[in-house]
Amino acid sequence: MDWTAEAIERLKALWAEGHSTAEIGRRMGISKNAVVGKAHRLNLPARPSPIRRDAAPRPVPVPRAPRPMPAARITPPPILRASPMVAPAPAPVAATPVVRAFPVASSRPRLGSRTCCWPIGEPGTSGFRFCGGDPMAGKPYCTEHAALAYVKPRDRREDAA
DNA sequence: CCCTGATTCGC
DNA sequence: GCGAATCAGG
Repeated sequence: MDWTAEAIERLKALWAEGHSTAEIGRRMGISKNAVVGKAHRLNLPARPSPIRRDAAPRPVPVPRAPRPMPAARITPPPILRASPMVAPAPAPVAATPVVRAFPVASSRPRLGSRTCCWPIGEPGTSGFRFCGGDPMAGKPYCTEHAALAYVKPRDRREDAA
């Protein structure tokens, strides 16, 4: 780029009009880098930069804010009414002896949505979801998860101490 | 992946 | 001095 006085004037004018560097570049047939480089060298008033290369260089920006966690943990995995204190493998949370079937009120599978409501992953984390598989007739869970959810009292008696 | 502007650095 | 490359945030 031949930075003639005219070219510089034009740059200043466009810059003053508030065009983006890329736009100025387009209008002048040069790259935005040329524009921003020249503008910088001319000490034209800097635009609000999207980035921050200095100021507040916080090495540990978030020293672990104790996160407030939604009042109640989600979804204690389900327990059959007739099986006192047998918690299914994943995420045993509430130890209430008798838990009504699915406390899963709040998320994706809406109440009528006929998909398996078995929770997968850690509640509150991005990966958290529900199984979503085909539920067994009359059950909120698919066959695999129903097997985990409903523990037969007989079986329990045998392997429970 | 698109945009933004700033800085770096070989030319 | 120049500007592509690179960075870094939205």
